[in-house]
Amino acid sequence: MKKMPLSVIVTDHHDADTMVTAADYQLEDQVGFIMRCVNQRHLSIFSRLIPELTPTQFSALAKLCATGQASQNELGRMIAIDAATIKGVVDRLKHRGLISSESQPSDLRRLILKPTEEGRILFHQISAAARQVSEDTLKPLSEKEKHVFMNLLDKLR
Amino acid sequence: MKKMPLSVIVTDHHDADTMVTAADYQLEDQVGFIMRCVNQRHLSIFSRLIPELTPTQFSALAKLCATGQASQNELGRMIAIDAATIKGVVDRLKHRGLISSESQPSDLRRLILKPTEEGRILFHQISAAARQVSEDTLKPLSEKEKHVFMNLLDKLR
DNA sequence: CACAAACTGTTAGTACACAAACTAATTTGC
DNA sequence: GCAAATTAGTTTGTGTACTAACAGTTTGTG
Repeated sequence: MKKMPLSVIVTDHHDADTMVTAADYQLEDQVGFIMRCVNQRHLSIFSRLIPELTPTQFSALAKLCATGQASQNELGRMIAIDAATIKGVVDRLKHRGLISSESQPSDLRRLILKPTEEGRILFHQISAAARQVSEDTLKPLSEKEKHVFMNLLDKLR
Repeated sequence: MKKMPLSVIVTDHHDADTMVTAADYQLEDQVGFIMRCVNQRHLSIFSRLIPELTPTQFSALAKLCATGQASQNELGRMIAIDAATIKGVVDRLKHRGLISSESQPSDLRRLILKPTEEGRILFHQISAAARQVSEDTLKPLSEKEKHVFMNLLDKLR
């Protein structure tokens, strides 16, 4: 496995000194790839501790419980979810009776969303587990490392 | 907005000293939420610099170029992609003529995948841009911070 | 050797996630 | 005052991503 990969034959770099072949591209060292793996682990922790909702559904419900109400697109904007995507999320939460929607008389385009009593109760039952999800995800790090990591991660937002 | 949220009325914690209400749950401080946002930014950078392929497709092609060949499930395992998911990815790459597949006579269950010449050429054309994607994603960090971040991120895998 | 266990690939079902195109309602700019 | 631009929500299409269930193939063990 140490020999030059076949792929080198089709490289278009001809200056031997500056030549960079695809062999130098190590997939498992790339941010995007590792982030995908870390996210996989996070999702697995989430669904184990909170089987009732997906992370996206929980985000929507949590934000709606925090703000009291919001229009559909507004909610999507607050939790960084596309207008086309938030529709499905809202539909599923509505279908399960966790949120309600009614059109706003002063602006007929808008759907005002509110958590139902059932939605608020579920959110409160789950919120402790949600904190645990974050804690478990960061478990491999020391307290100091967690702080550093969250700080750097936030800069990449 | 400073008053106690309505949601407090349904909390099930009764000890005032240790009482933790849902108000303490700040969605935007959670690892999972920030990671989703960082990933959004990363995907946007990726699709701008590499419109030809999705990150997943590129991962598959890159790994196949690096190893020369692999069975379908094997490839999925190498890049942390589910057997059900890798099928679609492989189908799309095959449909575009970037990889080929043939069944392995010694084990009729297996499909041996190989990059086509076209696939190898595309990978080489793209690999520089792929390095740039990682660089751009980490741009908000200093060289030292990048190193620290990648190190911590790797621990969370 | 027989047969259970394990593995490979496939399918169906659910749920994001985003682009693009569209309708309807509202706001703006002249 | 009214056309143009903007906004809210919807629909369609593509592409992950995972679970569960399934059929064929291979293998390990009794």
